[in-house]
Parts: sequence; structure tokens; C-alpha cells
Amino acid sequence: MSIEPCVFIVDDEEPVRSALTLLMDSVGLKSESFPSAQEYLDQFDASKPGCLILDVRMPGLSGLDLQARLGAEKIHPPIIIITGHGDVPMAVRAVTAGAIDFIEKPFNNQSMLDNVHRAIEQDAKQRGETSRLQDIEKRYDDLTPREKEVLQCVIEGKRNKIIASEMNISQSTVEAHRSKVMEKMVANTLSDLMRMALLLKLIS
Amino acid sequence: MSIEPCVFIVDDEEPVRSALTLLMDSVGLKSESFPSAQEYLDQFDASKPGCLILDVRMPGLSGLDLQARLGAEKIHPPIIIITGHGDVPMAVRAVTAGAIDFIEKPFNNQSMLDNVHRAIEQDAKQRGETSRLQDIEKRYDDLTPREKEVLQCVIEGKRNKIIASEMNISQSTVEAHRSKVMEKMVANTLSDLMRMALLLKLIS
DNA sequence: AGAAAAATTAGAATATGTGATAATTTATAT
DNA sequence: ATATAAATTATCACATATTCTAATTTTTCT
Repeated sequence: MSIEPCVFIVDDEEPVRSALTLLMDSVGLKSESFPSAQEYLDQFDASKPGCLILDVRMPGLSGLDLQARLGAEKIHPPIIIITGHGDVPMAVRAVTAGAIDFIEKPFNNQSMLDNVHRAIEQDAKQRGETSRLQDIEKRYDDLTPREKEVLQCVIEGKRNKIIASEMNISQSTVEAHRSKVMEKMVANTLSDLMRMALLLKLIS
Repeated sequence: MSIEPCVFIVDDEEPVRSALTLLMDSVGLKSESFPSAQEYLDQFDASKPGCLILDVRMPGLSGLDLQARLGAEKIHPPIIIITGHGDVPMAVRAVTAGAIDFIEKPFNNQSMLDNVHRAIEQDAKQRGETSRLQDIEKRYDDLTPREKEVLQCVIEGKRNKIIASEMNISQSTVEAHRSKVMEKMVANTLSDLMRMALLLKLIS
């Protein structure tokens, strides 16, 4: 049972905020409005699922600044940019930086909703992947240095005998580490381990 | 030893073509010019490495049409779009469809060259990956149906005994198929096989 | 129909990996 | 300094996988 997704609206113009709020209400989507990027950041909580609608031109941080700020923190919620006076380079920059869409006001309600729905789906998908990955990362972090070394060799397809000679330890030790690795990573088979190693990007 | 990359310039205006040609010449980059998308398509050869510079507004197929056409054929050379009269939705569409950049004329020579160099690098990288993948696909295609079934089970981590019972065949048969698979795929170890299976997207 | 490829099975020798149990030696941190 | 964790080793029994050789049956294609 996951939390209901929310549309975070950041725009300094009150009429735009209330129009968007009403639009989201009309399809039963939860939303929250902020008159500035800073106020959004002040309450920011990475655990809240949903997407962002950002105005470009605002006092203080612009929407693009906010997008860049989040990106720098490796936070990538789906973002829809809206603007009164957009230009091409600005649009290219936003989309290249990962924005779902870059829309000029006045926008079409239906296409905005389409974007929002797509954004929310994307966020849900990302969150699922991220949380699975974090589980695996936690297990990996729990490995001792030696165990990590052995894991690396195992996923490279090296036999225990080879690993032993490369690490200058006995085969027994390798077996011990290896079995600890399987246990700690909660892998039943080698292919389970390989799949996790992939997610952890341990594989060339 | 790979073929020298080429910048394919598609623009109906002769002055633009010659300006770009000169620009490429000035940094020793090979280029070829075409006055229309159709003429580019007529000589198109997927084996030629490089990138594309496409004008949006042209008689016949537009640059965006050509981009879409190539995309529909799963051909994804790096594309730089240039335009005299671009608008925001057009730029968003191009970049969303994978264009490296969308630039309004008159463009800055240096930033064009930066884009081209980035594009050529990206193409080289893609080609490397694609050719490795194609090698592996060829091997996979060479597997018999039964061998493919066994491969699928193996990468799911199933033991020979289990595979045998699921396929209603003897363990010996599974072993025979399995060893053929390793041979045909040119895999020395299970992890080699897993890595290939990943590229082939045989893994969930 | 006849040849070729694919699928099937078996047996035996060998190599590898797994699991359980136990014990010793380093490190490391409180 | 002394628990605690990490790293090390060994051994035995058992399960699995690999390699080789050889043969039979079934499909498939010409």
C-alpha cells in the first residue's frame, strides 16, 4: 500500500496555481501549490511520490534552476515545465536535462493532464526500481572487503581455484567467503547474484 | 581499423550547406551534403559512421520527418536539428525524439562543432555496442528451439534436474543441450552466458 | 524416399560447488 | 584489554556440472 501521488505546483502567479489545482482536483489528483521554488524546497520530502509542474519565470530560483538543483542532488522527479515566454534554447535545455515536457502558457488542459499522468506513472516506476536497488545496496554494503573481492571475482566467472590463487588464500577460504556472500545477498543461485551485480553496476 | 566518420548535412539552402561544409573542412571532418531528405535517404548506408545535421524546413520531407522515419526503422544516428524559424513545441518534439540539439540559425560555429564532436563520439560508442550485440544475436539465432528453452531455464538459475523435469526430458538431454548452448554462444562460464543474456534482454 | 539436422538418452570419469562443523589468527573497536 | 568481527584454514560428505563417447529416434527439408 503506497502513498497517494501528489502534483507539486510551483508558480508565482496565483491564478495559474489555482487553475492547476482545480484541474488536478477535477480528475481526483492530489496537489500542493507553492509560490516559489524556495518554499517548495523547504518542505521537500523525497519520500513523497508524484511529479512537479514548474514555472520558468519566478522571483528567486527559476523553474530551470530548481530542476538543476534537484538534478545535482541526483533527485529526478518527473518535471513538467510551463512558461509564459519560452524560447527555443530554454526548451532544449529543459528537455535535455530530463524534463518530461516544456509547455507554453496558455496550455491545453487535456495535454497537461496527459503529461501529468505520464509523469506520475514514470515516478511510480522509478520509485519501484530505486527501492529494489536500495535493498540490494544495503546488502552489498554489509559485505566485508574480502567478501566484496570474492564477489567481484565470482561474477567475472572465475573458478574458486583461480580466485584462491589470485588472492593468495586457500580454496577453503574462498568457499567460506563465497557462501557468506550468497547468504548475505540472499541469492539462491549464481544467476540471482549476477542479476544483483548488474543492478549494482559491478559488471563491465 | 574503422571507417572515418562523416557529417551528413541535409539542407535545401545551398549557402547553408557550403557554410557547414567549410566549417567541417576547417577542423578536418569529412562531410557530405544533400539538398533534400530524399536524396539523403537514396544514398543512405547504415554502415557509414557519423552524424546528421538536418534542416527543419525543406521541400518534401522535413528534417523532423526524416528523424521520425529513421527512428521508425530503429536507426538512431545522432541528429542535430537546425532551423530558421523554430518554435518551442518543435524543439521539444525533436529533442524528445532523441535529437542531440535543436539550434536556430544563425548558429554559433563553435557550439555547432562541439555538438558535432559529441555526436560523432556518441555514434562511435553506439556502433561499438551495436556490433557486439549483433554478434551475440547471430549466435543466439543459431540455437535450436530446444536449446533456447534450456538457455532460458539456465539463466533463470534452474538446476539441470529441475529443467529436465519441467521439460519432461532426461537430465542427460538437458546436459547435452546445455553444453551445445555454451559452445554455440562461445561462453566459457555461466557468467559469460548471463552477460550475453542480459544484452539479449532474456532476463526479467 | 533419403539425407541432414535436431532431439533424445546413457554411462563413466572428472571437476566443481555446497553445506556443515570446527578451529586459529588477525583486526578493530569500545 | 578484551570482546567482537573478520579472515583464515581444513575436512568430509554430497550434490552438481562438465566432458567424452556412442547410439537411437524424430523432424525437416530436398
